[in-house]
Amino acid sequence: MPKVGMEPVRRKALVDAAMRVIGDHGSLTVTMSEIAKQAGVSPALAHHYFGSKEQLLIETVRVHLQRLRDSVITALRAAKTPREKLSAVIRVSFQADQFAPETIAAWLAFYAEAQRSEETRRFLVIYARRLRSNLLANLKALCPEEDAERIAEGAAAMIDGLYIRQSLRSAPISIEASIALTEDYINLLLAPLSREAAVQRTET
Amino acid sequence: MPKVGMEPVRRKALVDAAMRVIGDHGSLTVTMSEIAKQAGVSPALAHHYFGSKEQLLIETVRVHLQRLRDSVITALRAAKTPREKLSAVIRVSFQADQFAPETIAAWLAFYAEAQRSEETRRFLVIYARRLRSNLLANLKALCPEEDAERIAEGAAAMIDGLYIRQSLRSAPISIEASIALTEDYINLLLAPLSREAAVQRTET
DNA sequence: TATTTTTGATTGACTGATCAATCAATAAAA
DNA sequence: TTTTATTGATTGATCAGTCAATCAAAAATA
Repeated sequence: MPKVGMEPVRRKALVDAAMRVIGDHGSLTVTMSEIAKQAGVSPALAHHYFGSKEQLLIETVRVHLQRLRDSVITALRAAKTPREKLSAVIRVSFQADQFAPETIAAWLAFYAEAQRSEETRRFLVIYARRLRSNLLANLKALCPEEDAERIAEGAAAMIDGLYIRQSLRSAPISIEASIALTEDYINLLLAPLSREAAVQRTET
Repeated sequence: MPKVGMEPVRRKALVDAAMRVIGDHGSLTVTMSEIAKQAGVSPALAHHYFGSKEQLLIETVRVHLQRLRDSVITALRAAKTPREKLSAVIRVSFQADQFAPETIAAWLAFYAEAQRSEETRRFLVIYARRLRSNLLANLKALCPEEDAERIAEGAAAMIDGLYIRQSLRSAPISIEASIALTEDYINLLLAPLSREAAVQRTET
């Protein structure tokens, strides 16, 4: 049924199919055939639009990272205060769709791929920086910059760690518990620093 | 040079070679040829001793997890108090050899593999449980059990998270900084819960 | 001790399967 | 007619896994 303007439709279908197949399979060692089948087209068409398997996979990372970014932006807009914005960033990280086993499996596979593909690595580095900087920007409004950096580093690590540990599916932690742990961390580290009481502390 | 008793020698050489090749390659999509070459034997011999590539990889995970376990046990023995034991567990997690880029890349690859191989997953689950329980046992001596569980969960996540983030090699964190972040986390959560911890609040 | 037999170690050459990538051909819009 | 979408068939490369053959040490035997 060749109709003009199929390209964007097919590209999206293939990228979505790739994510699903990778998530199910839990690995990037998926075939173009599987992806194409899942997208309801022939393997040859996948090559036609993406040129190579690698390009399709890179595009898949790119698109999904972009979507995650959009979620964060939306959530940040809805939050008013810096403290609310911090919570928003955390909440999005543990969003139901992000926390689904197949999604986690897929991201894990991409992390592994990043060791080999410079382009995949670049995208993931951007994600890691963004997470850290979203936390940092709002923490800076609540405590001295020096402390903000430490806390952002720790919180980002905790978020990624909870995520990774989830991938093993042993003693899975609920979304709420994951959010609570991260919030607790920030609250406790912030508590002694946020007040003006800290202000009178000059550098040691 | 056929001499009797080569089997254990070859097995060890192949397992070590596998870890090295996987670490360099940053992925489990390595060939038996590469591994065998690295070990200085023919691919056929690798098959002779391990039966299949999958078995060799599983054995590789097992052996390296065992080594990590031995390090932890040794470190725990050397530590006296529960608080010292906590520090020991953290220290071993970030040991230089564990924190080397190739080692991290290899573990990441195994995590991804665990999504597909039930046996690999089992080993990693054991590791995750052990980390958590080593932390938990010693935390229990320092605070109420309920809190101990929360803190153990958070600390384990932070350790794994720092580890994973290291794999992207963007803004790498030093071993000392990683240890400090984790120690800080535990100290701060412990502070309001234990008299002893409050006493030994010495540094920031 | 000298000779033969057995056994473990090792490999080169091969096979079968899998898969990414290509391409020529077809069908339907424009 | 030209362009775009689409596929079946095919190719070439890569690899895991197999196997029969070799070689040398060890054990058994004379």
